[in-house]
This record gives sequence, structure tokens and C-alpha cells, in this order.
Amino acid sequence: MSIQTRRDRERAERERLIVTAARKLAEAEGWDAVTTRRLADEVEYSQPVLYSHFKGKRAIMTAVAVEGFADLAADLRAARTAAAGSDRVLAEVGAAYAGFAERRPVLYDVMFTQAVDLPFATPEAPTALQDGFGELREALRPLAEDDDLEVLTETFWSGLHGLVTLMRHGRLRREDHDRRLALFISRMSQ
Amino acid sequence: MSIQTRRDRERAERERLIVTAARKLAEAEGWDAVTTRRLADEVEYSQPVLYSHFKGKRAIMTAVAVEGFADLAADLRAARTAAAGSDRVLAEVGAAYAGFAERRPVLYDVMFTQAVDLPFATPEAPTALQDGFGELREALRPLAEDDDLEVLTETFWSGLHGLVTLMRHGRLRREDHDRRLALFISRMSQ
DNA sequence: ATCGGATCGCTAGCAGTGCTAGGATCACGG
DNA sequence: CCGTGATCCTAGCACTGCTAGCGATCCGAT
Repeated sequence: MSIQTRRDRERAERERLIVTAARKLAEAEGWDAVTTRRLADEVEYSQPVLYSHFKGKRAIMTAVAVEGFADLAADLRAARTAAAGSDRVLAEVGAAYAGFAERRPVLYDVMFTQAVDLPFATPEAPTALQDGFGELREALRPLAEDDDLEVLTETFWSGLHGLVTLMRHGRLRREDHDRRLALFISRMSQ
Repeated sequence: MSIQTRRDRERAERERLIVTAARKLAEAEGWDAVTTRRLADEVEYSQPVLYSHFKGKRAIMTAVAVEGFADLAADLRAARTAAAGSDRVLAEVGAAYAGFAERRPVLYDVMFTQAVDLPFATPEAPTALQDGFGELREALRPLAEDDDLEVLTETFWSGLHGLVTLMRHGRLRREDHDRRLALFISRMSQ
């Protein structure tokens, strides 16, 4: 193996180090604590190295968001494949989605409100995003009827997103979360 | 009238001036353009005056958000009272909500993602918020059945919020917006 | 009419932000 | 062993929200 490949490997490792450090720091102290100085300090390099890997701070956050989408997709897949009766699939997947947002609020935040420049609903969207959307689509396929499956999936996703977002921001009474979720799922199932 | 009252009146006018200037500036150039310096320049006062009226920049944004909630409530009320058949009410109100978010994205932004410290779902929430929520509740009352009306309203609201938020952030195909809205309303109507 | 006092709004500055230009340092190839 | 090129750091820029402290202004009492 050439020297160049070793360098490339080290570069790739350092890039991952930056992303995971940003994620850990954010999950520990919130995104406000993730400044370029603090992050550089955390990875034990100087600030400018960050910019040799990423175009800017937002690009780092976007990288964290992509990781988040991969995690979310994995959670949804697990819930879908583990669901007992086929009529329970939607409820399980919905609960998994809401659970993800609740367990990892900081991650959900960067995925949906901070890293807004991520390409979506287009072929060049990261596969992690398409996977997650695909899980929702499969969970909904039995319910599609004559509705367009794609439209139904987007609508279902929107409902879940609204529920978790408004609750996270303190706009809904927390104690009724499960009832709202159950009501939404039941009505969406016709 | 005493001098004090005149001063109080002038203070109140200037406070309104600040809020409307912030709103106009944001709607014209986005919230990134609303810096304290720029805003002070716009109202033709120095920076510190802003802080004699508001605790900080976020408080100014919150004031703009409250104005936004009043506007939204007015839109919803107009849609609800103008709806022809009683089975059209929900569709009209939903369309009004989505239309508001589409027509005033910057305002909707500050209401739901920037000014997160606004009290909600509690008695001390500004009346504008309670009015808006009340409009949704009245639109849904005929559909409540044995579901708790409050829970149903929160769920409906969440769905609308998710639809407009994800679309605004480019996560949903714009051309299917009306179909998603129609699907959501029809399923929520049982 | 004039003066004392309190209010008011300004200038100047602080600490911290994202980002970058420039040079020093180090490892490599000849 | 030396020149060369990549690598990474120090220092600094322009900007942010916010505040201390002073100067002017206007009011009320003498």
C-alpha cells in the first residue's frame, strides 16, 4: 500500500472523528455548545483542520444529520420486521418513529430543523434518507387502497413529524402523547 | 393627561415600531438579516434602546411571533365562519392553515421554530394562541365522537404542522401538496 | 428664570462567533 | 543531504448579541 493510501485513510478517520465528536458534544450539551473552537478542541486539532474536511460548520452538522437518518432508518426497519400481526405494523413503526425523536431530541433537531440544506425527495438524496422513507412506505403499503402510496407515505410521515415536533417544543400536553399517536394511527388506517 | 402618560404612550409606540420593523425586515430579507444593529438602524435609534424595551433579541422575535399567531387565528376564524356546508369546514380551515404557512413562511418560522420559549398549552399562553387553537377545536367539534376533542384537535394541528413544515424545508414534493392535504383531511374525518 | 435631579439615549467596548490568510514545520523524493 | 510540497497552527478579520458608563435633555421646584 502506498503512502498516499495511508494518508487518505488517516484523513477519513479524522473526518469521522470530527463528526462523532460533534454528535457527542451536541447530545451532551446541545448544539449551542458546538462551536468550531470547542469542536476543534475536542478532536485535539486546530480550527482550520475542520475546514479542510468540511465547507463549514453547517456541513459538519449535515454529516451528523445523515448519521441520524441512518439510525432512524434502522429503528424503523427493526420495528417493522418485528411487528407481530400485520395490522400492528403501522402502530409499531409509528411508535418507533416517535420513540426515536423522544430519545434523541438533539439528533432529530439537526435532521429536521438545522440541516435544512440536505437534498430530499430527489434521487441524489443520501441513501439513509431513502431507506427511512422506504420503511414507512412498506408499513403503509397494505393500507394504500386507491390512494397513491407515495402521497400516503408523505402524509403519514408529516403527521408523525408534526406530533413529535410540537411536543418537543412544548406546544402539546405531554401526558396525552400516546393518545394522540393512537388516534392518528387509527384514523390513518381508515 | 400627565406627562407620564405621554411618555408611556410614546414608549408603547416605539415598542410597536420595533416589533413591526423586525417583522418587516424579516419578511423582506429573512431572519438572518435581523441583527440588533440593523434593527436599531431601521428604527433610527441606537442598539441599547432595544434592550430597554426587550430583554434580548429573542424577546423581540417572540413579540413578532405573537403577532403572527393573532394573524393566523384571524385567518382560521374567517375560513371557519365562511365555510359553506358544515362538512366543508374542516377542509377550509385546513386549507387556511396551510395557506398561511405558505404565504408567510418567515412568520410561520418564528412562530414554530425560532420562538420556542413561548408558553403553550397552559393558561398563561397569549390569547392569540388560545384563539387559534380554539378555531381548530370548533372546526373539529362535530367530528369528535367519543374521542377527546382536545386530543383530536392537537392531533389535527400536528398533522397540518407536519405537512407545512416538511414541505417548506423541501422534504416533500411540492406538486403533491394538495393531494396530501386532501388525504389527511379525509382520513381525519373518518 | 434658574437650578437640581432624574431620565433618557448615545458612544464605545466586551466576549464570543464562523471563517481564513499566512507562515512555520514536518515528511517525503531525488 | 537537501529542496519541495503537503500539513497544520497562530493570528486575525468581520461580525454577532449585549452592556457599562457618560452627556445631554427635559421636568419640577424654588
